[in-house]
Amino acid sequence: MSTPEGKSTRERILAAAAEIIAEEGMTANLSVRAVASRVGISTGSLRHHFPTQQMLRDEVMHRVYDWVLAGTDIRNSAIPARDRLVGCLRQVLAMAGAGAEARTAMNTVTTTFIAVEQTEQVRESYLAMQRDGQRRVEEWLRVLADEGALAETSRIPQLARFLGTVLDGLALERALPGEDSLAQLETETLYVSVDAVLSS
Amino acid sequence: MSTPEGKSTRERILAAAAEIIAEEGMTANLSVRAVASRVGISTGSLRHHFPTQQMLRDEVMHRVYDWVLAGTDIRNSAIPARDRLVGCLRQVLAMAGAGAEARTAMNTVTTTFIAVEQTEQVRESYLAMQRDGQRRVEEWLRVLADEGALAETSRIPQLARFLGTVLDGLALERALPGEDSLAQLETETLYVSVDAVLSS
DNA sequence: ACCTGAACACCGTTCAAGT
DNA sequence: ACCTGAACACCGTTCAAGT
Repeated sequence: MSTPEGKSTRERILAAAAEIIAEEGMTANLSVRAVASRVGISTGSLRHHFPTQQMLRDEVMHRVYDWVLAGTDIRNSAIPARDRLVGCLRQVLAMAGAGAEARTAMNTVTTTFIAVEQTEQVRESYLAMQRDGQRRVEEWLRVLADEGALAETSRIPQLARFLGTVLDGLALERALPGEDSLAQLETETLYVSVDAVLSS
Repeated sequence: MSTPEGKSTRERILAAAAEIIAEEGMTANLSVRAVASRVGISTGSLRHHFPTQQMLRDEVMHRVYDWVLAGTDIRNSAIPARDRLVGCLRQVLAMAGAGAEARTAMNTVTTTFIAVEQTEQVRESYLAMQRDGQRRVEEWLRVLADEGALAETSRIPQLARFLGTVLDGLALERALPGEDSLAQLETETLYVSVDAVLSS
């Protein structure tokens, strides 16, 4: 894949896309021509490495998530399935921060995706992130399904979405003024959610 | 606004957009040319009534939500308990608005409670709202418990909080850029949540 | 005020042609 | 296999011109 001189074209494309995001923010315009011209290749060449623009955006967002999210131990069978899943969800939630940090994070979300003109590129950059998060939760559920801890594999997409919504709600509540025992209430809600998924 | 012969052009545009959605589903195209040609007007005329395509889409979605939403009574035993609870939760969710309205609402929440100094007064005024919502959900659960649709009455506070978190998540997701089939995904998540509560 | 339709500046994708 | 660049079929928006 890689040439002696350096990165493969594929990697240079991803690097250029990451550059654009770094410069213009998460809502950056990752159009074929913008990325291709930055790499110094043609649109056709970009299409050769990423058959659709969606595939490029998804791959970029996947790496951003990988970079932010540390490895989660969903496969550690020494721990009960429900505790493992709660632990993984908690790691996602950790990105929301706590206290003032949580408020800053939610403010960023608002100013980036909500309090702006809802252009196609704002929408697409958010959806790429959203899909990546969804896919990650789905992977966790599939691991647990393989173990037999989760029966209805056909409902995995819906269940993952449900868990994603719970995480969105908890992240918002971390930013809002809260009761003092927030951590405990969070834990209870996470277990109610996870039990709902595992017993479905 | 309306001509003697029938609907105003503005209404005919909205009707045409609704027609396209009815035919092609929530993922319908709703492009300027698609809507304009169905109405039988020019793109310029459409632009005159809806300065941006976003404004058209927001208005269409607002009407779709209004149409989907119906009043539900928690004590109406003609309807299954789970459907009644979902209906009530949906009414709460209706306050979050849809489209641009949902974004404005979430923006207000952010500027009022998150992006401000966390004084005792800010905290108290939010918690008053929060407790009110929580109490309302708890009352619904108590009604269902009296019917025998919910067994563990001692967990009602936790379960109500869980449902509140789901609603917070759904409200946030309404403000964030969303998939086209948001209404359906919302319904699925609400039923997963309600079933988790009623079978606990 | 309401409407027309051409024009503009984008977009993603396809494809014959090169190396 | 990798790359080029023109071409195609879209998109939303603007605007001089009509009624």
